[in-house]
Parts: sequence; C-alpha cells; structure tokens
Amino acid sequence: MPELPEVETVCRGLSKSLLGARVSDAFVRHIALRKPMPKGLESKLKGRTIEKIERRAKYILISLDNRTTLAIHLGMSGRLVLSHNQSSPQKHDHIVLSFDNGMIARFNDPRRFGFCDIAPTEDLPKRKWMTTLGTEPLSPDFTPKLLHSLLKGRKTTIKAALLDQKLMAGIGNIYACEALFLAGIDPRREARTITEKETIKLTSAIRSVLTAAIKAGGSTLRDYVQADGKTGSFQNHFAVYAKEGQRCPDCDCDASKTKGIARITQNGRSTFFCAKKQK
DNA sequence: AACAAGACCTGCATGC
DNA sequence: TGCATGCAGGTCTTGT
Repeated sequence: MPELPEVETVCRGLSKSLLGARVSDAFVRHIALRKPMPKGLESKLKGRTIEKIERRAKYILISLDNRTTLAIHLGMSGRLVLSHNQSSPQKHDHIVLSFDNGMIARFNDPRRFGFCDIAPTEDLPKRKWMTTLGTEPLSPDFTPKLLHSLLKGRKTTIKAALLDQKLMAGIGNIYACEALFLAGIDPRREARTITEKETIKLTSAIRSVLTAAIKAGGSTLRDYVQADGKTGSFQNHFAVYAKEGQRCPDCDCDASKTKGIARITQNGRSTFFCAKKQK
C-alpha cells in the first residue's frame, strides 16, 4: 500500500500531535510481521518522549528521547492512526501507544507484511534494511545524471528498475506507473535504453507525481488512511493506475487500435499504461 | 551480480 | 448461501 507519499503524509500527521508527547502506556502484540516484533518493545517505549518523526524511503522513523529510534514499515495493508479513543486492542492491532496528552496511536496491519524495529539511533544506518536503500527521489541528489547512471547496463524493464528500492527508495507500483505515463515512456523498455534526454523527463515526472500525491494526502485504494483517519485523494487524479480499458487523458487512444489504458503483468505486478502515448 | 519467481499474509470482489 | 479463484499499495529469499 503505502508508498512514499502515503508514508510522508502519515509522518506529517503524526508529528502534529505527537512531538513532545510521552508514552504513558504501550501494548505490543507479539505476533510476527515480516520479521518478529522486537523483544521487550513495550518497556523500550514506555516513558519515552517523542522528539522527531521523519521518513526514509517507506519507513517511518520515530526518534525517542533516549537516543533510540522506532522504525515502522506499513507493508501493504498497514495503518498508523491517531485517536482519542481508549479501547482494548482491535483485530490486527500490533502496537497501541497511549500518550500523556490523551492521544492513542495504533499500528494496525491485517496482512502482516509490515515491519517494526527499534535501535540506538546511531546504529540505525547499520541495520540491514537501511543499508540497502537507494536515493530519495525528492532529494536534490536525484538528478537526471544520477538516474541515468543507475539505469546504465540494466537489462530489466524500466518499470522494475523504478520499483527497485536499492536504486531509488520510495516509489511503489502506483507511482511507477503514473511517472512513466507522465514521462511518456513505455514500461516494457529495458532500463539501459532510456536516453539522457528521457531521464530528464523521467526525474521530473517522478518528482511531480510524488509531490502532487503528497499534496493530496496520498492515494487510498482500500486500507490506507492518514494519521487522522481520513482517506487520501490522489486516487482521483490517477492517469493510468487501475484504469484498464479507460481512455488515456492525453490522447485519442480509445479510438485507436490500442483501445485505451492497457494492463499487463510485469514481475508479478500489474502495470497500467497507454501504448499510444508511452514509447 | 543481476534478474525473475515464489513466498509471506488477510480480506475482498467475482463467478459458479 | 457457500466455495473456489484471483487480486491487492511490499519486500525478502531462493534459484538460475
């Protein structure tokens, strides 16, 4: 589910209510997500004050006042929602934190593809899941030149390359499809065939789709909600994602032999694109 | 090393 | 109504 814009939105929402708040009570359901829950997590959280909440790739990083950081990944179906309602943990709640300011934060993840880690902040960059993460696509480092060098020699498709978190971190299936559409690039192309000129278009497409999605509070398909429980709205602005058979917003493909937005499977995942516009 | 496929889970929509 | 099938925003592991 949550890709970079959704995780960014959640981080901003959590920051509004939780900075400076102290954990008065912590519930952890010790059932394995992608990895087992850290041992003794409850006692590591209880009594701590939240100093900073930020995002790296699709990870939420919550800095505590004892120089430790709690990292949470939402997987496909995860939510991290704030409320004032004190109630016993619901189905698929994995972490419930009560704060001294009256807020309750719940990390709920039905599919359990999520992930949770806690470590001294200075050790964080050494965690295995952290060391493999590539460049942030919204950082100034993400230039056409860098993208071109990342794609160099790669025989995999450009779509698969955009999803490769080792190359650039944070893009998921929705925004890979949308960015390729904006850039006018066929998702089936080999990554190494993308020209320098095309990387200019592609970096700019990636930036603009991610930025617009953050502005819209992310995309809600089914599970994702913001920290305040509201849905995102960027799904209303999709050009191609989940629009199989519909007309391309940019051309008259509907009337052509391509018959609108196509859906194909690449590396086991759906890709949506317009074969007329994207070359 | 790079790449593709399978595995990990639950829930929901669809079709019989 | 029940049951089987396929599909979903991600990443890790395995095998070629």
